[in-house]
Amino acid sequence: MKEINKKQFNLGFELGLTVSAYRAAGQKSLKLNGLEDITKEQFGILILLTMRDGLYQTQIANILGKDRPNITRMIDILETKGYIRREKDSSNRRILKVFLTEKGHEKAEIAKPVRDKFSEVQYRGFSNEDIVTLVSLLRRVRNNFKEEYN
Amino acid sequence: MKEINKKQFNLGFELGLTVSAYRAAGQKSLKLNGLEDITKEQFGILILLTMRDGLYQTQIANILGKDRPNITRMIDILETKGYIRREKDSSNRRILKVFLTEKGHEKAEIAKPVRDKFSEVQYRGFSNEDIVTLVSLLRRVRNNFKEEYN
DNA sequence: TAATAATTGTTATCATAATAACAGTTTGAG
DNA sequence: CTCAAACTGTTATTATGATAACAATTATTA
Repeated sequence: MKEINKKQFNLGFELGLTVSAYRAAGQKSLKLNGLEDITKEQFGILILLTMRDGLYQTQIANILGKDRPNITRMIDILETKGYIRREKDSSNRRILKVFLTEKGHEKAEIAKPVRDKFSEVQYRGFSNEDIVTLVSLLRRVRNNFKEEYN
Repeated sequence: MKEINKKQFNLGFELGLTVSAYRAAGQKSLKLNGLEDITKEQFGILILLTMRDGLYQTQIANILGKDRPNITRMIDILETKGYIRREKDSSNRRILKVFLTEKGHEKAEIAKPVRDKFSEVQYRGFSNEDIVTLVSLLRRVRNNFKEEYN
């Protein structure tokens, strides 16, 4: 392959379509299982808490790769719906620890097999090498941006 | 490579970080060149129109991979700022054709080298094969979703 | 031809993404 | 110790992403 037409490999376009498809598929898989009262992103928080209950908000933000204002907002929604609760940390009054309620635990357990199915679908037909290649190429792109634009 | 830890290759997480980095780098590159009065997405419309002026809104939406309500909104902003104008199509009264104004042409021409530099940075260090591999892996993911979730 | 369906752009609504700014709290340098 | 810096969560604001619904128009089909 000597030459390629760069316009057919517009990364922004491809990333945009892929993220859209990813979100749409995630939301669809929730809907197929009667879980559409909260979003895919909100489920990310619930499922994280099943593994590490009591994280505080900044930790959740860092682990999920989101920023604090967004986490505040999503946790507001989850708290209003009764899936999580905030609890003050006695040793550091800035911190609010986040815990699943009983209802939240139940919800997350229902969601787990749906997420596992989804994870299986996305990489269907991929070898381990394909997966590693895809992720490492994405990381290289990020690294290029980081080096050029801070 | 026999086994990989799937958690280290969470595609949603990687895509999210990459899209964030992509947008941040795009916005930063605009800012470095004094072009921060409109966004990266809005520039996508201006630059598209330099190649195919007079497209109507649904065409723009399809070409850029966005939906019509978003295009309506972005074009509202661009029109308010004087970069584009809408013109009724005489042969089909549903259609609004979109044209660059003189100011819009000037803006897009200033933006083009910035975009070219940006395009170069994202794939820095990539062979043609790397680029084709990345894009085709993303397409395979989308195809998996399409086949499983419609 | 008349009724129905599809297309185009729009509005409304809700959620996410991102940034700036703020109060309260804790940390740390001098 | 004191005061400036950093951290934590929040609020506000702007833009994008996505869906549903609508009026006006055009295309289709019975």
